[in-house]
Amino acid sequence: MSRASDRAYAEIRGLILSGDAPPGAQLKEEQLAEICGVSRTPVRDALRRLEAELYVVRSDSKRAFVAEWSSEDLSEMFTLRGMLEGHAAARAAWRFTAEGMTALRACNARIEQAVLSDEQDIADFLEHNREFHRLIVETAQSKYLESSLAMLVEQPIVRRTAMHYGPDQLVQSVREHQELIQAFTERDPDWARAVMTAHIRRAFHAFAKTAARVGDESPIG
Amino acid sequence: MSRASDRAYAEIRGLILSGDAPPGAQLKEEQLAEICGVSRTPVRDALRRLEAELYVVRSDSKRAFVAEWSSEDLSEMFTLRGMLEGHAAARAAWRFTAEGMTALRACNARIEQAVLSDEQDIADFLEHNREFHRLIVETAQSKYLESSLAMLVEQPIVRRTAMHYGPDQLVQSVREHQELIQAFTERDPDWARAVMTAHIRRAFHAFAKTAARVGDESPIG
DNA sequence: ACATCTAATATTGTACACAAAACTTGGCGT
DNA sequence: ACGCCAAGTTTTGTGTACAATATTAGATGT
Repeated sequence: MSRASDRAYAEIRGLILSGDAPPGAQLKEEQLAEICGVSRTPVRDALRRLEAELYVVRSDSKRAFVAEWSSEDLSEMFTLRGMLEGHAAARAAWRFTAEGMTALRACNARIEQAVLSDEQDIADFLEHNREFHRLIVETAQSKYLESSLAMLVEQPIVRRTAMHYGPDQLVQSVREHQELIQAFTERDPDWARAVMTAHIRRAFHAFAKTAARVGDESPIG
Repeated sequence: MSRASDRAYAEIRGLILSGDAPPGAQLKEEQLAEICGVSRTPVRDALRRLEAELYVVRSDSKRAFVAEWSSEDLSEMFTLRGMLEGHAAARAAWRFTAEGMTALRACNARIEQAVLSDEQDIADFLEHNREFHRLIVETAQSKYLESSLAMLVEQPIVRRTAMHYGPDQLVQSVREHQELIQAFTERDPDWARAVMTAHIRRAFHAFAKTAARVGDESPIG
């Protein structure tokens, strides 16, 4: 998409992620157009993209709403992500080049740095964590996998999971990434799959626990 | 979508499935608009939908082309479908109601009828086979699963697979469906998953073999 | 008071015209 | 001859006006 459409996409996505447009809220094209400073046309494009990524759902007829998730939805989302990313890790085990491995190690080093710093730089953690997983999926070289995962990993809920991580959870993430790197080095697809699946399931339980503790965030995040 | 947008979608999809728009062909909005008898606006909507369903890919910048698949793509597509539909079957095992099971049995009876008739009614087989699988995914009650599978099962390649089926393959399909029904009746998720995964992998190998035999269809279908 | 139908309003869908960007072609210089 | 830049052409992106459809509110009858 070009400028206007991208702006609209980023803006609306921002509204959803920030909570300004809470789950269940109706998204009116005209209103969004005004907010984004563009016409309805690029807004419609943006809404379609967000719909494909499951940020937005459409009612019985064509009205757009911010998606809402039940706790079962969340559980299922993490299960699918575990399955698919596990598969990606298995495929990647035989496909990583020396350069790819170097990039992966560098990425995890950045994550470790963010985690070990006194400030616990969550934004930096998120950014490089995202890149770490992206590298693996990219190496798996499967466009279907890539498309399927795209709609699962970019959910607001995933971002908020890390927010709820305690320092120990962050450190554990780094350790699991290290084990993944080992599995890739040994070119062991089964090992890689198992570690990745466990990595994501741990993230799920960490989230489920903290969400329950926080309370009101359990149904939607 | 409303009428014009739906017409455009159906029309363009038809062009792709029929081969009138062969893999790699460029899809120009204006030209499609003329063919469909609508303006460019609904055509653009239709192209976005087809893009989400992987019928259409976009070049480095925004030009739309009919997707083409390598044999690795096909293999990977069937693997993912096996994984995801296996998961769907496992979930469905504990969720089927008596009514759902009745519908499933009726559906397979129709498939059997189509297969056993002298004419070997492929169109009827396809329609009810599709319905059979849809019933299971629906019963799995996971919108993510549903979305992910949507982009895999509606591919042209899947339709052509059945075209290449021999009579024995069709009968085998019915038998595997019957075993699935047994697994659901016993509420055995592991069994259901295994049978479904095998069912889809067999379909893959049947396709790979016939495609290789036909020859020119191997890269794309 | 309640349901139901109808008119008013709000929201989305479509067409068309123009703008921006990408691709192509032809000419120029080296 | 070859590569490169520029004008022309094609293709896609955006804005706007209008049409169609869905939702709401109000009136009317029972």
